[in-house]
Amino acid sequence: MPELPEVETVRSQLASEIVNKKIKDINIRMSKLIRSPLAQFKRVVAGSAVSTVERRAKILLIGLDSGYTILIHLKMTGQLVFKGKGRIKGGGHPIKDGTVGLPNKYSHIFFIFTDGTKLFFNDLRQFGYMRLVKNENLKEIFTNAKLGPEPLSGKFSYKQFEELLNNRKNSKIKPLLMDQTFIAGIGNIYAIETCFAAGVRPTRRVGSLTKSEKKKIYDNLIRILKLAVRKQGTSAKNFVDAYGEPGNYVPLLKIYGRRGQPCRQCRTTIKAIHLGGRGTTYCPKCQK
DNA sequence: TTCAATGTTTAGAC
DNA sequence: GGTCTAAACATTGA
Repeated sequence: MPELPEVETVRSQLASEIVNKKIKDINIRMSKLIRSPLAQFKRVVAGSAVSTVERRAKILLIGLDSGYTILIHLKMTGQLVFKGKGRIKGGGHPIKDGTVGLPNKYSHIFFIFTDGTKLFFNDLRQFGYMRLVKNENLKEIFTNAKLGPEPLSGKFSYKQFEELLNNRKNSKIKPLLMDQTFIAGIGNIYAIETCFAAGVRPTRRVGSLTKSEKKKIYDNLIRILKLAVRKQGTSAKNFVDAYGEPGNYVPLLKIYGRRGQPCRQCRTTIKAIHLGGRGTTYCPKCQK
């Protein structure tokens, strides 16, 4: 899926397009992706207007003027694509030709606004979901999810990071970075890139990290996430975003997906391992 | 052709 | 509860 920078990109693009638009109708072609009572979902959503578009972790929050919020998770392959009058905007996961001919075979749900514009929810692997929550219950939902701090909130200090690390000394650093209850929003790509930038092997136990290494992990994590947001996210493989262009962070990837290729820093062949069930690449020379 | 891979999360095992 | 595995699913590349 889109990780934090990709979801944040979708959020800001959508915010500029759909806030204050009224939803005339909603077309649900695959109801299993709606994780709320279907009748209620349709009844509340149709006729509501969008008041906010926000994000928590990798979850998009579309606030409605009816006192409800739609939670949307894109998981591995979800997309949200806005189709305005003549222009397409939005984003999410790369699907070849995903923006050609909407709705397409992956457009499982879509919203139709009163001005005739549309918002498509496409998902090749069908892992994503939408859920309708009363605003007064939102807090409880997030409390139960035990989501960690937002790394780009501005309140997430090195001191806090170090304290969190001290509670998980036995964890391997890379799977820990991806643990949403530890820090919210980091996925496979940015965890891998952060470890490389910090010069730390993904398999290192937190307890073995020096203070200098912890600081490098923190600094690079924040730096990379901010840069990726500015570049409107990463799209591996043959991604086309909703504008039909590849994600701008792709050329900046240093190690993700480069198994067997020479390290950009030292030319050593990049290794690949399985860690926590996820493909993980690292440079055996640059990362200690 | 077959197998392993893919940006995520969760339930269930120990 | 920390930590690990497998599963939800469709497609692609080796």
